[in-house]
Parts: sequence; structure tokens; C-alpha cells
Amino acid sequence: MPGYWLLKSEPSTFSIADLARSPKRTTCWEGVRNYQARNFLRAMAVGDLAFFYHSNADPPAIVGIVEIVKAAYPDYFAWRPGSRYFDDKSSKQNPRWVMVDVRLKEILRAPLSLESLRSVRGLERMELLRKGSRLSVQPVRENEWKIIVQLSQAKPVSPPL
DNA sequence: GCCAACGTTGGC
DNA sequence: GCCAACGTTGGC
Repeated sequence: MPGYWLLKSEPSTFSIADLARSPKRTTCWEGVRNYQARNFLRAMAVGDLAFFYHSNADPPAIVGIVEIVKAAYPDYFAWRPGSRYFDDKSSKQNPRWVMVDVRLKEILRAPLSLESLRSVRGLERMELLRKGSRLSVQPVRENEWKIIVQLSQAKPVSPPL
């Protein structure tokens, strides 16, 4: 049984379309600079699945599913002076930040907006929907995962209003 | 652009 | 260890 997660990315920084264009539809998930989020990255295993979420987007929404294809390893962007993710407190001897590699599995035919998720029964406890939640890497409960996956495959309402 | 929520920093 | 100041996130 894989673990389930949610990863946020601002599409102006890196969108799911960018991932689709990446070699092997795979990318490293660099730049996480929050300890709680980092600890979740560390807890990921190869084969785990994650929702790809567009934050600061119009609308903010779950837009796809990715698979973890490489477990946590040092985020070397922290060692690059000039990188927006540079952190002089992270050394090669004692790396402070980690990243994983993810591969695109699925782009949802219709994004599931944050607003629409708020009204779904069974998601009341979801971290994403918690007031004030800012975690960019968060665990998803199995039942939440299943509910959302099922929603994502629902046929669009036709005809549209 | 606003601002609430939250995390980090640093003086004491 | 407290907490004010400051910075960031991210919905709206």
C-alpha cells in the first residue's frame, strides 16, 4: 500500500505543464524550506503517490497525480550561492534540506478547485482545507485520496450551465 | 494588492 | 525561554 501526499507548486514557478514537458516527465522537487514539510519528504517512499496542487493559481486546484520515483536526498540547490533556494546553514557534511524525484502519472481532465473540494463530504479533516494551512508538502489520508481520485474521474456535467 | 495565519529571528 | 518584529504563504 503506497503512501499518499499532496505537493504544492505555484504554476508561475513550476506548473504541471512544465512537468509534462520535462525529460521522462520527471523532476526533482527542490526548494522546500520548511521543517515540517521536509520531514514529510523524508517519510516518502518510492511508489508513493501525490496530488500535484497549483497554489497561487486561478483557481487554486489539484491538477494531477505524480509518483515518487526517488526517495529523499540532499537538496543541492541549498549549496548554490545565488540560487533562490540557497541556504548557508546547509552543508554537504550536514545537509539541512532534502528533495525527492517525482514523475507525472496523470493530468486530471478537469482540475479540482480548492473551492469545489471544500464541499465534498469526507474531506472535512483534510490538511489542505484547514484554515490557515500553508504546508507545501502534506500527507493525505487513504480515504481522502480515494474520494478525490473518484471525483477526478467523474464525467463533467453536460450540458454546461 | 490586502491581509490572516504562520514560521523564523534575535534581543533580552 | 519569552516574545516582538519581521518575512512568507497563499486565498481572496
